[in-house]
Amino acid sequence: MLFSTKAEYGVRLMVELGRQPGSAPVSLSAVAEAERLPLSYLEHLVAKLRNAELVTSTRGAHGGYRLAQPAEAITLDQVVEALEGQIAPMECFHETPEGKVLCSHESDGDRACATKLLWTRVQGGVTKALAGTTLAELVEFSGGVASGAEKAPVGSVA
Amino acid sequence: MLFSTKAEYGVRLMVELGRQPGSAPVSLSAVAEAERLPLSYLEHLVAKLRNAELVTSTRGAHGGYRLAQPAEAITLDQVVEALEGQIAPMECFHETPEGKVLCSHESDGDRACATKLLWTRVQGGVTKALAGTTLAELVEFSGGVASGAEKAPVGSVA
DNA sequence: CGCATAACCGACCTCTTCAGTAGGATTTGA
DNA sequence: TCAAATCCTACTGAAGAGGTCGGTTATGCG
Repeated sequence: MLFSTKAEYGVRLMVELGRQPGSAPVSLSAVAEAERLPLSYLEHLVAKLRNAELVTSTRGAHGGYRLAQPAEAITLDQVVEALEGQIAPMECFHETPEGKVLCSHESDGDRACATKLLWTRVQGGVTKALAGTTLAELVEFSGGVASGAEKAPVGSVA
Repeated sequence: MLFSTKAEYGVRLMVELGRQPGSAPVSLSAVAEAERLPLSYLEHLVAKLRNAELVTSTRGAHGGYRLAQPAEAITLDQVVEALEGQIAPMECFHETPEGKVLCSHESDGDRACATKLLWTRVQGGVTKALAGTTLAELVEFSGGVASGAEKAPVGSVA
């Protein structure tokens, strides 16, 4: 498996926030119920998203979470990276701020690191897929923004 | 990390086999020494490659491993899949023999699985990168086939 | 005020996988 | 017959996945 459920759950959480029509914050428990995910686990995930400044929170009663930016401006590489950590195909594979690729084995032998070419291509493929997808697309794909006027948003208590 | 060292080591092993000029089998200990990898761990990995019919083995003294096909005919998706198991971005993500994508959550709610679009794209990116790379390319990248007449192939005992 | 509702935080727990080791059995060429 | 090799199974220590639990702080509302 390339990614763990951290990415899965976290992305679903973001989509759920993106589905909200108004600007009212959504409580985590509402998201947990809508997506049938464990609340206390979501707390850990949303903390990562908050640290990455992808969501903002308001505490207290009627508090909750909101997207920090419009869904159109959020690309999924930001989201997945916040949840899973730096996305590299392999342990030895690091990217410097300038975009240069480093490989720990680089100087460990007489010739070039045989796998570098491969992992560079894989890295490119994944990054392109993630960076080329916006949260808005996923919201749309999952049924679009909730109209906000039908029965009630996700959080309607049973 | 997308892949573990199983893929890393296994690919290097394959490259090492691909670097051999003749058709003589290469012993694992020679590969282990050349790549500075633990022999007993390589044994596990090469077993997977053998099961996938990517390498053939000859037992006994002066035995070893050979590529089952020319390096040009081996694509890296075969190799990585043999080592890491089926390549899917997410646990819930399965591909049927006919190439149809299944998602375990598909019927778990009222609307389409929000993340399916994303993981499909990621899957595509990775598969394309892996299937579009041949072992021969990596061999070439890593310095090409050992001339077979210079000092001695990888296995020269110190 | 006081309470319910929320975000926040850290410790803990169980299970699986990773990465590697160990020990042996079997096959084969010299 | 010996050494070199593949082959096979079992084990282990460390780390991460996927949660759970208990408690603290902040806040709107009656």
